Amino acid sequence: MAVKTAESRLEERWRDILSVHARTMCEIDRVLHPHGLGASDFEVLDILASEAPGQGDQCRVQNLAGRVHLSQSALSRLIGRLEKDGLVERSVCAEDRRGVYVALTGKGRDLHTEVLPLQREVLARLLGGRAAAHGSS
Amino acid sequence: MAVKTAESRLEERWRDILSVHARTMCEIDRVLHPHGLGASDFEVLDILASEAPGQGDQCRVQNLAGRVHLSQSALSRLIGRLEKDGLVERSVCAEDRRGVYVALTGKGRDLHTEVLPLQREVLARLLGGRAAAHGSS
DNA sequence: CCGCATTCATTGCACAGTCAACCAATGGCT
DNA sequence: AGCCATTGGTTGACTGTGCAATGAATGCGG
Repeated sequence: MAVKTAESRLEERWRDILSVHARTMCEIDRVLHPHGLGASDFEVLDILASEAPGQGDQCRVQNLAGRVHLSQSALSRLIGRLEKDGLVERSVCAEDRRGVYVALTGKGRDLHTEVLPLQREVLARLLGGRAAAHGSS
Repeated sequence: MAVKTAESRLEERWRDILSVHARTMCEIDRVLHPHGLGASDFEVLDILASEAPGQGDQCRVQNLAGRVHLSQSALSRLIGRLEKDGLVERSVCAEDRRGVYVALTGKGRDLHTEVLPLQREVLARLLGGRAAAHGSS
């Protein structure tokens, strides 16, 4: 029966992850949406903002791809949208001319500063006390 | 500094959830794909299979909607696909004629039995020992 | 009994994401 | 130097999902 319990525990844990992930993701999306952002958009903005506090916060696309759980194509389109909204700027990398640097604009930085507390609040509210709710609901 | 730590811990925990979720989800998808299923498909099949071991494993759509983290529309389409593949069957609920019962077919049950160990194996492999991998890689 | 608000499920539309194909640039090899 | 395999990023076609609107059935209130 110990084996059975372990198996059940695993499944239970998976369901829990699924649940927490869905709830939190959805809530972040909901909070960020009025500002024209989705959860993935914020994640990229956040990485860009924290990666290089200075003005040279240039980051190669492949570097980003490693940090967010998105395919290169999704990331490319996402950056395209962000660029269209004037939040980031693309520039060719001089060293590797097939590489592309992505940098936050002032507007992008402002928006990030504005929405960061909102995201943090959601995290605190939904992930706050408990490490892994394993019982009901 | 305690405050700062708590905030960092929250964010770290969130990133961890994101990471584990993405990895596991992706792996389940990859393992199930050869059998023509996605992770969501399996989840519905799994609920249907475990919900009523007898032959009357009928389950209303709204009942399913509460257990999987999908919108009603997504669920409806998903059931549509499953039905098209002959894995489940829809039947109108006699009591509430606006409700729909969903039931596993023999084929659906067989497939579930076939792929269940695969999903379990992934869970064991990726969620296996550690509650929350917090270090490298 | 008839209308009206509510609930269950499905469908139209838009959007984000993946996979595969593609172009551009680089680096090694002959 | 010229060629070929490899890497970096973008684009096309397709799939899956959510929101909002719709159709159908129920139940309540006049």
